[in-house]
Amino acid sequence: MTVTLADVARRARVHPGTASKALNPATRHRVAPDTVRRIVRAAQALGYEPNSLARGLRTRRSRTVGVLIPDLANPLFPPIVRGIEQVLGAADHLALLADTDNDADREERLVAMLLGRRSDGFIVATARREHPLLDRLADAGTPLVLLNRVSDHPRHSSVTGDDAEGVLDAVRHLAALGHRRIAHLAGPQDLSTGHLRHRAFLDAVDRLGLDRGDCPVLPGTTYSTEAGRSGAHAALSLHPRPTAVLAGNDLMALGVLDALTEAGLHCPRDLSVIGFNDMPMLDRMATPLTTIRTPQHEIGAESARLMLRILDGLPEPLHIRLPCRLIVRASTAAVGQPG
Amino acid sequence: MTVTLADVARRARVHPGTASKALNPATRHRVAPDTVRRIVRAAQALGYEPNSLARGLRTRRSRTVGVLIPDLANPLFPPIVRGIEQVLGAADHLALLADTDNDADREERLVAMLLGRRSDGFIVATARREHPLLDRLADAGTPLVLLNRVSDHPRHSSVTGDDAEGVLDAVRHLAALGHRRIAHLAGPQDLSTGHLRHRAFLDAVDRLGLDRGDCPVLPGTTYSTEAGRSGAHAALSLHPRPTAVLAGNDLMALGVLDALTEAGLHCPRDLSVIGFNDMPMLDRMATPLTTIRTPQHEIGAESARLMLRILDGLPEPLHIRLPCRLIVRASTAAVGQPG
DNA sequence: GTCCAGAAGACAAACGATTGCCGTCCATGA
DNA sequence: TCATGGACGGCAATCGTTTGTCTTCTGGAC
Repeated sequence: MTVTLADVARRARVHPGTASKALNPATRHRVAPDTVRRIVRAAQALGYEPNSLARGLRTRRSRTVGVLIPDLANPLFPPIVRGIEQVLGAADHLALLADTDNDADREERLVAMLLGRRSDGFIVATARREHPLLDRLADAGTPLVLLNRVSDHPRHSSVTGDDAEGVLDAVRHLAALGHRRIAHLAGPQDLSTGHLRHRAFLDAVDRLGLDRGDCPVLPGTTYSTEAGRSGAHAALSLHPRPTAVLAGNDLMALGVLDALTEAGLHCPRDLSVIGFNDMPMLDRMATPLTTIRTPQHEIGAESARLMLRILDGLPEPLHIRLPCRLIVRASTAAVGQPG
Repeated sequence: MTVTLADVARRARVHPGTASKALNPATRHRVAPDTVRRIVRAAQALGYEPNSLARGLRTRRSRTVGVLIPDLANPLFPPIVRGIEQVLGAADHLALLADTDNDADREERLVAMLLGRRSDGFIVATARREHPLLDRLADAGTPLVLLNRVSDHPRHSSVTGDDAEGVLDAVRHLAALGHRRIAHLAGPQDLSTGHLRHRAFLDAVDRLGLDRGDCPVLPGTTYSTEAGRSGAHAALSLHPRPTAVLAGNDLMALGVLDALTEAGLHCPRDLSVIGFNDMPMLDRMATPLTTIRTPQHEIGAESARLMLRILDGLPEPLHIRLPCRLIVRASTAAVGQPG
């Protein structure tokens, strides 16, 4: 039914080993040009497609990269995944997507599964700051690229946005609008982004000459609208009440907007809100959200490029940081002014 | 480095073949219970994980299903993909995602790649009504499940929403609001959904006693906001102007809203708009969209279940249709009334 | 005591590619 | 004329499983 290398070899009247060499650009020079032509023609005529299972078994390379993401339904990830797939695909590699659903057990099982399938490496968007599984993988010599996250141990390569720069831009924007009481609804502190943005926020407050006492940080436990909503309720009951909120990410910012509606308040009149990531469709929301745009597609693409280079033996670790940009929309306004 | 079946066998003092039989529930009965225990313990102690490349090579089954989607960044698909992954994962299968980007050449290449990786079957969300590639796959005996689409040749199994029912509900809703001049911005007619919803629209017009002459159908070439926008401009220049539009899908409906804004008109005051699919975040839009909800997660899950059954030898083809539901939001209102 | 059935496990042949090694042949130079 | 060397392509081992067949051994029936 399916055509194998032996079929091609038979048709071209050569030994299968020779056919293999002729079809592989790296070894092609070992075969006479005429013979190569004959073999290539035979392969085309038969519609030969190499069996990657057999190939992978022999070469111990599957040309396959596992991609661990916490939740594909989070609009942040599709553009990233597309970036990964494009780069990987161009290099004739395949991305194996694994949605961990933010569940460590599920992640364990998926990784075992992907390892069984002999993935060459992993691009990991689920990294926590401490992450035993990743350490084990790294110990076993599995190539790893952290995406959007960095590890507390700099041994793992990573590709991220320049969160600190983004946060500084955002706080500067708010300060320029006259805001002095700015709250930060921090993301989970066991994630590097949550931690980093938190620190960057404090840093920005200092650098811009704001008063830390006026700029409270409210910790959230997840990157979700729900966490944003409850965090916002907490922020709204503070005295004095903040006039602006920097959310840990866009979903949390959307939750803040929900909380405002519930409290009968208005954004940006009563509270300016800034998100993080600029996930798709944000510009079409009831209140188009001001946010810090991270180059999602590019982060994905760059992480795939890095993975390919690592698979080719590039010395590690490498840390790539891509610039962010503040996108101003309708959810921020000058203090005390109608939006 | 990696532990193989031979390692396990050595530790348990049996032949590798015996170890294989003991580890496989289906052949376990050929090995004495004590020996099984010994082998299982050895496998656990060593952390044995079977090499699926070798296994697949031998068994000609990769426990892997290719999933062809047109565009992962379209918010419609992530929930579907999650549904697929969940069901497949529970059966210890893996989904290989391939984003065709609506490009037939790219699709060809990806399918060749997936076939090379010996995918056991394909779940296809990119099907056009005429689709030579699919016919070729089917001819070659590759298990196929069409998702969200049906083929004009009923030979291919499929899982879809009950579009006709949804369209009827939508038109009935508009008619109940007093609309008599309802336009349909049809999706691409070479896609079954576009075709089917178009026919269902005409059907609904007839059944609800509306006048076909008052209910024009404007064809769109793609399922995009851009197509919706230009289609809406065309609709708005009609005399008499329609009071309601049923869009081919949600993205087109969003395009209609854009066109309204551009024309200085208001939804729903000047035009009621209905989408299709209820993709995520629609409820948070500037104008929360009335739409027909298709059970996306369930469609994905069901297509995966169907695929697994087909791989187990279920006779084909089977066509599964899942119910839709109209979700009324703020983009529809009674004729001539403010929203 | 002999025979036989059946259980248990060993054995080996695949699956389809890759790759280092080896033989053959021809051309070249001395 | 003969030795040398390079080009070409055949050969066979190998990757890690699975699985049909074969051998061995045990116990029970006669």
